[in-house]
Amino acid sequence: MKISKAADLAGLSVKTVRYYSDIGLVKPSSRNNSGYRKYDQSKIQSLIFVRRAREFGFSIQQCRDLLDLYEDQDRSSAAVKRLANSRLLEIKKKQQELRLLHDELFKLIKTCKGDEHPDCPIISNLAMLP
Amino acid sequence: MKISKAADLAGLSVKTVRYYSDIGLVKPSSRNNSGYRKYDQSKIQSLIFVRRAREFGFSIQQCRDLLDLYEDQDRSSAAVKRLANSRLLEIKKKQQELRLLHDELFKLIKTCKGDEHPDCPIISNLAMLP
DNA sequence: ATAATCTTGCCAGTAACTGGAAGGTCAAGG
DNA sequence: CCTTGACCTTCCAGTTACTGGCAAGATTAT
Repeated sequence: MKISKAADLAGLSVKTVRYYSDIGLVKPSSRNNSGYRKYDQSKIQSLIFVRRAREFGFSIQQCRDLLDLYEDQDRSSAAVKRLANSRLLEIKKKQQELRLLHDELFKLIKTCKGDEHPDCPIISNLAMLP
Repeated sequence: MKISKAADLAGLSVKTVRYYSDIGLVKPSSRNNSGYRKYDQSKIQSLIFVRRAREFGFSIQQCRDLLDLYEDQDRSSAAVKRLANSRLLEIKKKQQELRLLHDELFKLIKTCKGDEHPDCPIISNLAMLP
């Protein structure tokens, strides 16, 4: 299967699949005589796996680690769970940050009249004026 | 005031202040004979303003727009509020994404035994197996 | 005078792609 | 048989907002 079919089936762009090939994340199963990348069913599966992991926000490196576990029939589910938990922690941390940002910004916006006058608590706050 | 003092007062790194100078976000008020950047009090204020805006997650372009309003004595608070609201929307959108990710990942993790066996609902889900 | 500390500009690297250019390959139609 | 168009290849550049490193020049301290 050539790259565009593989990309289609995996739900990725050709560019992305080629990129994954370049960085050695998911290499094509072979190349034909003229250098075209060929993907077999198992490589399509790997591409799908990576796409899903990326959708969960796993970094490329984390995807590498997950992929290793995916391909390792002797993995322990504990190892997978560890990775997933560390991603969950990242998410929670980001959520906490966003909560703080949201609340502070929301408060500021509430107190801003939003009219034609220049006085603006948002500006004052950003400028750290009294 | 030279760059390292300015950076200190603004709570930024020298590198960052120089970067802001390079991209024309906050230019030094002048240069001395040997080309050293000089920052006066109002430029320090601008740097602080940008730092705060960045802490709120405003992009550099948004900081540019905010800075324009900050420096415009004839601004309308409505214009500021518009920018702040668009940032608030971005935050909310991100929060929504993270909520979905969190919940889905959390569910997966809960169902994973996390033992020495290879069977793992996390892997199965990522691979989109039945 | 000299050593230590600044400062300058410039180039490269980060993450994870995306876009584009220049050129090779292949199936279908005239 | 040849050409057209769709596909494929590699390579380079750009994205965001910095950060690190280098060599050379300026300033400050001893």
